Amino acid sequence: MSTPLEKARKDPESMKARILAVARRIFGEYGFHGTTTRMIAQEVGIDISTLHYHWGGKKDLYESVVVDINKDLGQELIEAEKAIHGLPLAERLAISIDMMTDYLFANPDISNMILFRYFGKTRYEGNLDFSVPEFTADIARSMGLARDKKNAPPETMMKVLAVMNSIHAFISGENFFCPMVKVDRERYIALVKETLKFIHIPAFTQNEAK
Amino acid sequence: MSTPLEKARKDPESMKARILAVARRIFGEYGFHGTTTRMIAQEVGIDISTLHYHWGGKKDLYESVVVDINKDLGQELIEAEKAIHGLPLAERLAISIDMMTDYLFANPDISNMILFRYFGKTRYEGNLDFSVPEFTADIARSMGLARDKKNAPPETMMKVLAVMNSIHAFISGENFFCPMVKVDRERYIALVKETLKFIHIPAFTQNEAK
DNA sequence: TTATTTATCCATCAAATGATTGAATCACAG
DNA sequence: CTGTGATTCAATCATTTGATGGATAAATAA
Repeated sequence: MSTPLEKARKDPESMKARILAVARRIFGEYGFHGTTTRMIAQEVGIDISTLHYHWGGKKDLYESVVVDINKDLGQELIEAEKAIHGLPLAERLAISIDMMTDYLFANPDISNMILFRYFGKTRYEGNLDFSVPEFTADIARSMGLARDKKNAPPETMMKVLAVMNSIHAFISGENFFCPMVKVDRERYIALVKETLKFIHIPAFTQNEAK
Repeated sequence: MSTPLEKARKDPESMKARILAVARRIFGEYGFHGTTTRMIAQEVGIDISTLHYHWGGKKDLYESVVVDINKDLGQELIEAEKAIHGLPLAERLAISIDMMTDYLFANPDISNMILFRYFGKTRYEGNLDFSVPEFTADIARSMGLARDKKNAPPETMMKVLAVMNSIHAFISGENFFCPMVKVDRERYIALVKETLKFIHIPAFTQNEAK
């Protein structure tokens, strides 16, 4: 038994997968209400009825995108956790920031979609959600800020959120910030990493010293 | 000569002003495409044609909201600058964070609208913009990070952006983060201030020491 | 009062948009 | 080849949504 989403993830050439990939990008750029099924279909190069044939309705497609992104992000967080295992906090932070920044710049849909969910409301009765709370607790534990994922105090959760948010903001805001600071994309990415480390590492390491 | 917006700002009881206030909130919550003129009209308790009578079209109203918010935010930044004038950097940061957090929690439309503009695209050819670049350069100078507003290097701009973004994110994400960390609104606001200071003050003060 | 401007609402339009139907096409097992 | 199911598309529908016109009422001027 495999859901439509699982099929699409296995065969990236399939029509299902092509639609899903475009939907991720467009939903991320324009949000749920700013995206029309026609925009997605046109980008894929198919008729809207074909889109409906594969994914049902707009909401179904949107929810599949959410699940898809949850899986990708969860997997990348596991990768990051492996890479930093056993290292001191400052290095854990630096490596995590580098990894997550590179990954999210390569997959900006993820940051886009998550920020839309944080900050905007949708006009339909959807109860599907991103796994951000679980991820956040996981990161807190992985960073050594909480004993276990059940037990992260609000202060710790907030600190982790601050780090994650600042990454997403720079990724998703590239189109706005890049011309604003007058640098090209490559330089911007380097600046993001540099700035994130400048901001976050002192906070956590200074407190560790105490 | 006074524009419709100026009239509305002078008399908050006027129909123009009531519509504008509701539009700020709803555009901030649902974004441009997620908001319908009917939603706004219904919230105000009037017919859509009355809304069009006062503000023209949806885009006109939206752009008036942007200008309105720019004015409010610009004025508050001037207030903040007065309050921190002459103090050492750590205090300037702490006071600014407290002031801006209180102000934006009282006016979440501002953070909402700005974040929508950062992270999302709109499907219409609008060239109106928020004054974020100017504000950012102003803050850089006011914080003593740049000699003058013309001369803020990219690194400095990025740092200021990081601070502003983290404030907006916690304001605008209240509905998401508050239940996530399982605290009530009052405690959440306190946590936001605490977290922002924890994150940002060490970064800037440590570097100052060098 | 009367006339004129301002403001509001009801009814309606035209375009956009999510969705469906049914015919045509394709893939491929038998 | 033939038939069967899967896939795609053109045409169309129903609803939503931005917008307008005209009637009505309220405020204001004369």
